[in-house]
Amino acid sequence: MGNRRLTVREIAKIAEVSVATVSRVSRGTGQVSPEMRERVLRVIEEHGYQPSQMGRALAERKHGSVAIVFPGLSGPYFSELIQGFESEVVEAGAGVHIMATHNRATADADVLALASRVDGIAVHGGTVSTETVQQLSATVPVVMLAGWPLDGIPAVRADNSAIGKLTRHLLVDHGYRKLAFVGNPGGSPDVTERWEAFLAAHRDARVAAPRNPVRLGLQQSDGVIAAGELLDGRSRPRAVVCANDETALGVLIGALGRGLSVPGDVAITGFDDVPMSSLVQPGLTTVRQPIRELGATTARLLISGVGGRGAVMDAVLATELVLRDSCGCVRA
Amino acid sequence: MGNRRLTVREIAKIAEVSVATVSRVSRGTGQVSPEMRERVLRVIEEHGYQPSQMGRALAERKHGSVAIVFPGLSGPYFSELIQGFESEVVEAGAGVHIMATHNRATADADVLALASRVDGIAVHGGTVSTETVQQLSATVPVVMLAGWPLDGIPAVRADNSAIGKLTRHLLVDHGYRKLAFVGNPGGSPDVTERWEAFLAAHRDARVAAPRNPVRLGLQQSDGVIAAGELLDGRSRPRAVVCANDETALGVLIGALGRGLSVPGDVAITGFDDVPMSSLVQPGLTTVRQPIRELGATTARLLISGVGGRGAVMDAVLATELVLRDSCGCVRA
DNA sequence: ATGGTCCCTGAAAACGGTTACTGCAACGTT
DNA sequence: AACGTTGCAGTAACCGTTTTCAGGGACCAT
Repeated sequence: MGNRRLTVREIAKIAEVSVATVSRVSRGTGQVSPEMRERVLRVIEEHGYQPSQMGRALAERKHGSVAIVFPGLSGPYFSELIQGFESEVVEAGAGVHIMATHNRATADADVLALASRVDGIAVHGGTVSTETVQQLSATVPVVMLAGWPLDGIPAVRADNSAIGKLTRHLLVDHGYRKLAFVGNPGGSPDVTERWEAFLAAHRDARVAAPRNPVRLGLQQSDGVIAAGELLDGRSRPRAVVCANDETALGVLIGALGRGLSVPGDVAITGFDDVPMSSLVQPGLTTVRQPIRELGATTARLLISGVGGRGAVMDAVLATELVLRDSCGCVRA
Repeated sequence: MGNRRLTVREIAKIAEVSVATVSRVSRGTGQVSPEMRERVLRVIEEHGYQPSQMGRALAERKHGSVAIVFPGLSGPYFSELIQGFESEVVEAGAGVHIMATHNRATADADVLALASRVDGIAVHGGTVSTETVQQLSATVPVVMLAGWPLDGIPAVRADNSAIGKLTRHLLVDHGYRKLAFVGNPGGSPDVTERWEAFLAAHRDARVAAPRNPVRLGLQQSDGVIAAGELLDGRSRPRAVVCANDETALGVLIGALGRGLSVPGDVAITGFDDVPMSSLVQPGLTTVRQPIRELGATTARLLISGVGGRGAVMDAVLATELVLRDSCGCVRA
């Protein structure tokens, strides 16, 4: 394993041609006579020659790969997002770099260092500071994924306002009065917007909104914790609006585990419409966002080159309210 | 955005030193006098200079990143696996390339092409053909992840034999006679070994095993389909052994949705012990494998260099039987 | 003073590709 | 027959680093 790979010059020597010809044949550019092409192709085939990406990168002054930065791989949302991104990038013949920031102290520095490895970086909202993103974009094209566009930095995101429609549905159509919100608005742009849409819907319906959200993360386990905080006391909310499906499913498990009826005792809603949401009993009312498309669109933007004249600077993808049983609606 | 980055030579010119000195300072090697170091450091700081990875890669003859190849990002297993891999690689200061093969026709060729981009590749079992892996290892270090070691190619995997213990538990301790197996043994080495351990346990207990497994994929939706195939007919099995937790959870949902009692009417078991398995009602009996560790171990092997004298050639990680309610055991 | 170490620094040669430029046939035109 | 095209192949420069090697001071011991 790990035999030294042959170089253009060696292939050229073997085929008794110049390196220029080998290069032309291997990348299919320029004029090469049929017999030359044939000869070189045979040698390439025979020795399994593949041009080294590092030499090529240097000559072409591009790495041939792009990166995606996200908080961590927990749950179906990020899986789907990255799938969408990855597929699109591989399709375009480029490489995919990933980096999860978790809550590493060195996250910002690590992301900055990434800039010297790739041709473009997609940064998921809520992973690194705005200053870092600005700094980053000084050396490499950047796209904000599920975040707000910045000066010269385009964004790809979903329309979070649908959670306003959802809240309105709970308040007006179902007549619920006491709602709770699970999610940390400071954690990411998405959650900020969802919390604000939740508040706005309360104002529109002239119903008092909760003073504070239940500030927790976006994982299922956070939902289970939220259930503990919300459902045990006497002042249980009539409906729990969760920032995403994962937490909603956690709350659902917590509610059912306490012997509560959903939606009879408490209604629960989510955001994303992950596969599990249509499988659980009762089906989860949620907002569908095109997660895969978010990733794919981001990839396309990054690859086609950011910031050209007339380039997309803010792609807001449509979302859709999905009514199932958990809000109190009965399926047809 | 995208300002041209400065090169060593430019930095050298500005700081009025040679490129060699800049390089020595920026990477902290060799002897440099304090005042020189100070001067260069200031210029580097001032202009935000970062050595280009492509120049560096060429000079050092290593890309500084490794890749992981897997079928797709569906479900918690792959998320966890990749997290483990990614964390370890980033820790070591290298970059992480990913590639999902899905069932692309070009998968083998794509993986082969990866070899010119990275210093090492972890290939998940069941993604590309053995010949491709062999070919790959001729040019770049390879580690099989959740697969069998090949000549000169080390493997990192979990001990699948625990599913034999599990099967024995169902046959002997619970006395179930009619078992079914959900999973496609041809799909991946892991499933092959689990099916074989399942069969071996039947032989040991002198109980007739099912002739065929229910050949389906490893996603939750496959479990839901399996439930349809297994639970509707008259000859319903007493217990369903699934190749992983995802499908087990799908079967569980299908069973509960049909009004069947689990484990009363049908027992269900999985493999992996994903977080969800301890949250569902009833809790899922399964085999715990250290998924994150698998990824991390693979990364370490890849980074420390494959195939040196005395290097690990086959790391089999321990697994553990986790008895919960879904097999018929009552929790203490 | 002389020679020998030690430190530092810089010039230049890699590393593996791509490509602008040059040169040379062969061919067609007047 | 002289000349301009055209098509194809090769030479060499370049991409941005790292690193070997050599040279030049400063210092010390004789």
